Amino acid sequence: MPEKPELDFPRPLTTVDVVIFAIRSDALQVLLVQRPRAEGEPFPGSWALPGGFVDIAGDRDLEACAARKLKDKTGVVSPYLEQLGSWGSATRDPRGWSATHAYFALLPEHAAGGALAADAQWFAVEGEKVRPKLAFDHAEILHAAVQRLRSKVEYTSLPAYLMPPEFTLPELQRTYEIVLDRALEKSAFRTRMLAADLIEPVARMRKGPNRPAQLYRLKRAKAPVFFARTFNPPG
Amino acid sequence: MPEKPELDFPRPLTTVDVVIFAIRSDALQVLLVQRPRAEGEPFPGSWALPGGFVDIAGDRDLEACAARKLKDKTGVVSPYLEQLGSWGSATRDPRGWSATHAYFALLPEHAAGGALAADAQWFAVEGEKVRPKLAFDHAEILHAAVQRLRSKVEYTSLPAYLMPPEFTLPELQRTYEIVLDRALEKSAFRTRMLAADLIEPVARMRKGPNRPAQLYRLKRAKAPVFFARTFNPPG
DNA sequence: CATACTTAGTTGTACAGTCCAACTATATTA
DNA sequence: TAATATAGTTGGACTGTACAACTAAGTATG
Repeated sequence: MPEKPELDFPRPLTTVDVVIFAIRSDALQVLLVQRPRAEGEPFPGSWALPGGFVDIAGDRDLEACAARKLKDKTGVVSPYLEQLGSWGSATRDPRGWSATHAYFALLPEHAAGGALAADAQWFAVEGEKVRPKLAFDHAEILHAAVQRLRSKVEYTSLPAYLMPPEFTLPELQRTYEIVLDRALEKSAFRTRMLAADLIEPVARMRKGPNRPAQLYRLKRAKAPVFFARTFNPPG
Repeated sequence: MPEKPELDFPRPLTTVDVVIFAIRSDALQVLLVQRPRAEGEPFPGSWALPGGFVDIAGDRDLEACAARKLKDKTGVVSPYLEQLGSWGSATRDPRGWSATHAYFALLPEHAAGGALAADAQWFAVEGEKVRPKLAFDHAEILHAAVQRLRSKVEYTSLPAYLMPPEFTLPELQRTYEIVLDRALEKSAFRTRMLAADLIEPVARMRKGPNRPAQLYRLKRAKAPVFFARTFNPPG
């Protein structure tokens, strides 16, 4: 019973990892970084989630640490960032008992192409996995992140944070469909999206191979909107 | 950029805290412990969430650590236990940069009366707070736990884990109402509960000041069931 | 012992939102 | 000018909730 803590109580290694999602090339993608090959590094050369040790001198708190790591790898300053959970055990890092605080971030496509770090690269999410074998327990964390994303997409407006500043309703629906990997009903989608009061029409229209499409933008900044019902699969 | 970690990288203090809920005396209550008054202890005598340092020698992982702390304070071995999130910053603990992994647990009333630790005591949750001023940032963690509980109750079967092994539908509804702090519609509640396929009738009936009430029990072990819709407030 | 009361559980109607398919409208392309 | 593709609308079928009225059965009261 460590109810009499000492400051010398052995401390786990503490890291923060960020699962960064974006829609690129009509697919859900996640940003991975390649582990350094320096001596003493675990999983040299493996792909891993962006992250690393908490800097107790520089990081004010966990979220600031996650935002810093995100900015280091992508240049993006303030996307949607949500805490995912934490993973800690004696065995997940060969260097000893370690705990990571995992976050997940959503980037709009236009922001995802920017100032990528040299060791970073986008990978398509296939099912709930990614092609390369990931370092540490990062496959498990990614799995949880995809599940959380998919589950929240069912009843919130989260995918709106994957969109550019202005977008059409069909574009938004396509984003939902990519994340859910499932077709959605056009008119029900429209009704619910407008009822959710999250997006508002802007004056301009987008011209395409069809009639002019109304452009929308996000109304609020950060709060995902909850729907009354989940999306039921058509058919 | 701590991409070249050293094992000597300064580590935050790492703790696990557990928000333990139960329905007692027809109210939502939470278990708190009184901080020791020993020298060097922060917040001496204050009430706090049960928790403490991770024992990297004894704890296999974070959840095992949370379960251990829960058992220490309540004697209960395997109730519903879910990760809530983590809180870490330079300022939340006067001893230095610290991060806590917070869990929340649901105890059935009959288990909540058991082998309480000497320093532990139940407090009613009023609104999203508790009467005494809590140590550290535990008021914020409690707030998050109550919100998570209330929000999940809207669309899952979580409150079933606050029930004794066998219970009637009206008793289950009362538990929902206590957690939500709102009256629910009898027939809609019944329909949804039965449709959720989470509980099953047992042969026996409970006699009361009314007609015999059908007893039910949980069907599955740990998975909360999601409802298609939230409970809409009557009126 | 009869009656009133209380609560468990059912029934039926109104209503809201989704599913689905068919329809209209308009820009692009041939 | 006509065919085509996509944006967006409309209306009927269906599902599940809200709400209130109802039935049933045990308890309390005189």
